[in-house]
Amino acid sequence: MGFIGEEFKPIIVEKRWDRAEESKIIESWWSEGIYKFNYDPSDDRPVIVFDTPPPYVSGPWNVGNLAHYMQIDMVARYFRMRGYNVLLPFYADRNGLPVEVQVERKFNLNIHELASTPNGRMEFLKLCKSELDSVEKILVDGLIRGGCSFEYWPSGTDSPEYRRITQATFIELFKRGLIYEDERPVNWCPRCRTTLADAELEYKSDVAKLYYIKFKVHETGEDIVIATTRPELLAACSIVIYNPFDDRYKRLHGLHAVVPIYGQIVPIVERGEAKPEFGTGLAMICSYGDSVDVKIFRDMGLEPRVIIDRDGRMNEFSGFLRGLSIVEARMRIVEELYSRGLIVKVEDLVREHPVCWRCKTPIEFINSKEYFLKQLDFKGDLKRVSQLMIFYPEEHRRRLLDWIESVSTDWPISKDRYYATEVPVWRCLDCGEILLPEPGRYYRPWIDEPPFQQCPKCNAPRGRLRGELKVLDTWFDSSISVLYVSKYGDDKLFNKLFPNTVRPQGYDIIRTWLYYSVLRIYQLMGKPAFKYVRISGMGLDEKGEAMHKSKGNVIDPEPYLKKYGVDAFRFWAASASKLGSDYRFSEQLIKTGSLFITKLWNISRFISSFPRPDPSEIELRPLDKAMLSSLNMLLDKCISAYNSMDVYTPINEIYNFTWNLFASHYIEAVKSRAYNFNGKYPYGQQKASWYVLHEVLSNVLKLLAPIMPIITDSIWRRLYSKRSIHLERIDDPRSDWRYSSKPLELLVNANSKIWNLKKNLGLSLSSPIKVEIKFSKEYADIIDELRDLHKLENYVILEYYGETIEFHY
RNA sequence: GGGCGGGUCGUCUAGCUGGUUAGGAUACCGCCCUUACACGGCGGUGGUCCUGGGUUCAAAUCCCAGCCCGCCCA
Repeated sequence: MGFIGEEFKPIIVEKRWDRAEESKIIESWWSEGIYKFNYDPSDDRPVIVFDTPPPYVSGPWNVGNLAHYMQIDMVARYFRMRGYNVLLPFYADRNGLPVEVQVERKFNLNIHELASTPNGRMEFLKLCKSELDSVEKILVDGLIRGGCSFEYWPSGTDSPEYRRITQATFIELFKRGLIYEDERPVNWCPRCRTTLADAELEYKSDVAKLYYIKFKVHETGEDIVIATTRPELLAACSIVIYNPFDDRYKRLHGLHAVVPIYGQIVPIVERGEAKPEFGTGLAMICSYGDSVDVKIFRDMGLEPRVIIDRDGRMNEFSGFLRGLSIVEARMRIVEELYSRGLIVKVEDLVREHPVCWRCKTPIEFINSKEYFLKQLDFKGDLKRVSQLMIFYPEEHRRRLLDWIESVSTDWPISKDRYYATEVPVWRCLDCGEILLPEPGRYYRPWIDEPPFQQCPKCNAPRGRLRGELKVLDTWFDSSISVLYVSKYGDDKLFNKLFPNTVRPQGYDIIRTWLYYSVLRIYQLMGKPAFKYVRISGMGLDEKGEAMHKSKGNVIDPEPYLKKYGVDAFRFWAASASKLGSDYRFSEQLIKTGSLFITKLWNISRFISSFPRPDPSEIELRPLDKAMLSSLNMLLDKCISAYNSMDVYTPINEIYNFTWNLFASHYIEAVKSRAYNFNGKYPYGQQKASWYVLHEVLSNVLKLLAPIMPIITDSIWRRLYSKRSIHLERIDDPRSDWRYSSKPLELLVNANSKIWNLKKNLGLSLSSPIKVEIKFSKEYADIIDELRDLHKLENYVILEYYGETIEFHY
């Protein structure tokens, strides 16, 4: 009876975990290299590849986006602990407009002027690059600070490695006829001087003036009145419409209208687009006032008369308005109309109009020559492959399908910007032939020598070949991120990585990043882009509002990381909401997380007093078996949730199990047996309690390690191994632990009743109970534990079964 | 105007493939330093499960209508 009366000294001495250890543990992970992906294709572990969202390099993390990357890290850590070879890269999205705007402001320069020469353009790109480099460092440091295990790739979306893949896909798709050049009305931001895809439009509501303007009917000379918010477009008016069910205007059928001021004579036609209740029911159709105009011009094959130039100014076709901005032109023409007595009345009109997502400038429709990627032909296929990917949670698949359904034009993929991947095209000035270089290199046609000796079509000399100045839409780059992370170009590795990809992202970019990725990968590979799609909600502030710099409600994570610790912050990141729903910032939950750290520490401290016995020398009591059985159920729940890339369920289950079942009931009930100071229990039963305590603790630590990697590793290395917990395996539930969990349920029930009794009798929890207590027969299994825990002095086990506990005063 | 999501104790959030005393966190009120933990333990107050119909033996859960909020799109 060697342990009777023995002093038990805990290995863990301190009452509280010292957070100073945090940074040491994080450093050890990197110095030990425990998160390295094994790129050797002969490694036979299953592979999982995360197509991590490359964040745009525009500033430090806020609590919302940091939490999202932490969640991705948690899922990746889980798969590592299940024996997967996990590729979790991190690199930055650096292409596109925002940095250009930032540099433009910072150095107060005019981009379009500066970039009009190759040298100026080069200088501008250098400024952008150094701006991006400094911010990217902050992002990378932030992830490491947050205990994340991403493998940092310094080559972002602006690297030659990435851009050559983007260009190779352009060249391939162009050759296959999926990319074409066309001049057509496009969404145009006059401020950014660039084309916008439909996905890049936002809608803003404001009050506009609705002008009622007199036109004349050419044939009869009678006055008709047309309402419009865009009088400056009169010069571009090509027809006048009314609704076919609008009896007021049937008489105008086949007649013509004379446009005031400009005098052009235009047909009056019936069109369903005309709303009888809007204005007078008559509307003028111009090239181009809005998307309805664009549609009618296209449907009727009308010749557009474009009167707004690419800077948003009126051109020579607008006559006396020439050179004015759109707003100035509107004021000027309204004056003119008034002076001629042509304005009948003016109303205020609340309407929604499209604006540029980046700078909020109202967009115009102008004719522009751009490259387009075919997408209308693929809608059916895209819907089909969208059904082949596994969505977590399932309901967000709907958003993708709805967007595919609503796509109505091909995708304009070229832009007149600079910090982006160049369109890899040269053009023969003599015969107009478009020349595509060999894929595999990164091309900058605006400065590179043409990679051709002469024009292959007309033999014009090299000097007659001109490089394209346009660049590609940044979604054209980011939509092939999955190829980049899967090592496209290295066939052996690619074939292993590409079929096992996860796309983690927020639901806000389903219509852009997810949709474009599915489109591009289908066109290139003929397959669904991903095996799994994990869609998370939006990070919101404590009031439930989106965080915006302009709103001033952006929350910096650093003060909270400092005050409560990384694991506490990650506790919030995991438990703030279930997968797919928006998650609110909550300092309260971070606090709860930090309390949980202390709780775990103290549970471990208690258990660290006892050695971990060999299973062969233990004699399990019914309560021990029930505890192991409950642990089995926890393993089962957590593993299946983690497999669905959900961290919400595991953190809640683990928290509840550890605190409210294991600590409050099991540990309390076996304390006296674990110490066994008076030798009441056989040695095998004493050891059984130690065994169960260690089994539960070690399994809980492992289950929790993906979410709270620091505290779990800290405890693990003290108690169980010199090696990091993150190199351990999370085990499947054990078939030999499928016991009845009933004794534990009875314990919880009895504890609650007896604690209540003590309270009603005014007894402290530590004082003995002299009241006679009768238990039904089930309780016989745990009666020793109950006796010790509550200091029962007078109890009886009844002969019958049932869940009875009776008190006899 | 259309689509999607949501409306559950003061606050935040589970449950919603129908049967739970509607769970948890936090806040609040009592009591307790019980040998891992007072950054703890125990007990308690607190809910028209948005409204109104319907299906059912039974609805927070399914169906219909309406109201409100959010997002996305016209």
